[in-house]
Amino acid sequence: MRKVQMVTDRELEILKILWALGKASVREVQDELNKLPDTVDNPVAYSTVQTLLNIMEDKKGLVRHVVEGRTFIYIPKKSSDRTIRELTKRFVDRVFDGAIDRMMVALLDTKPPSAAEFDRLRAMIDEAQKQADERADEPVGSKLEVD
Amino acid sequence: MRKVQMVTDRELEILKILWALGKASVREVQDELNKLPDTVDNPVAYSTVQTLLNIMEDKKGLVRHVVEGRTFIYIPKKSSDRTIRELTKRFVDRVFDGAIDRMMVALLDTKPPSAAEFDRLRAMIDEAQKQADERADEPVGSKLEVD
DNA sequence: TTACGTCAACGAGATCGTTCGTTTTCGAGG
DNA sequence: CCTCGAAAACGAACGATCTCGTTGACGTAA
Repeated sequence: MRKVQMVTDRELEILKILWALGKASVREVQDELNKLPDTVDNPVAYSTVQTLLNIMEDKKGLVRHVVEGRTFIYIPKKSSDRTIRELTKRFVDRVFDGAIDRMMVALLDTKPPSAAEFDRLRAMIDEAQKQADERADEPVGSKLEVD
Repeated sequence: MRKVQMVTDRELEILKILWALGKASVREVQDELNKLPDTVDNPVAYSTVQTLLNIMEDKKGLVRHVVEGRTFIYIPKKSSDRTIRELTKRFVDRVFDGAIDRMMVALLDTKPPSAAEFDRLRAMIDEAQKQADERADEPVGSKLEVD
């Protein structure tokens, strides 16, 4: 069987809306979707959104729903951070065979940052390293379980 | 009509082989493909590779072919660097709405780098900035064509 | 009670990605 | 010339993605 995409393009758009709103009905998702620049000329039908949300719930477990009155309210099951981290990992594996540094190079190549952005980048790296160090310090007696 | 993927998963695998070999026949691509860890249990048929290469040439312009004797030799039309840069841009746009710094954060989150890797990262950034500066210095009379 | 509007439920179709089997072509060796 | 083997050409299938139209249920207002 073919490889099933964890999150497809349309599904990601819907997830972004759910992350922004916290939760939403089919109608609300449809409205938000049709505000997007790509869809203003090409509105998406109600039943389309409905079908997508069904699939995202039943087949992929990306969302769940609660019933509120007579309408379904959909809620994302995974956080934006976690989902995006997983998507990023898949991409790095697929394109760069997991080599994060090569991905960095491509990223810096994509749009050369300004001087200020370079500084912010360095700050980000310092911060990431500081956190990595903290994580590496404490485990004196808890080193037994390595995840 | 549905959005057509610039480079699909299988096509990317094939492109990687062509980049590594420079050029290759259908048979060679098939052989290399079936050496991959994911395909050893699941070999790909000759005609499958043939169809893919056809599409990659006719519909997508990713490769071209020359005839050598009676066999087609396929050659990638775009460099690995350029293609990967385009793929990366698409991904950043799709997932991060173009925000490269957020992509960086996700990347650093994906697999916390070691101290040595942090250093290499900083060196990379320095290098990228130096090149950016050089590009910004010289353009006294050559600023007319920006490509 | 009847009509109306909204919602979930179905069924279905178009295109794409991926996969092959089969047929045709064609050059080399007997 | 005939056969054999390898390569290209062709047609076809299946699941996945994305898209709707239609139908039936249900609550509300007239």
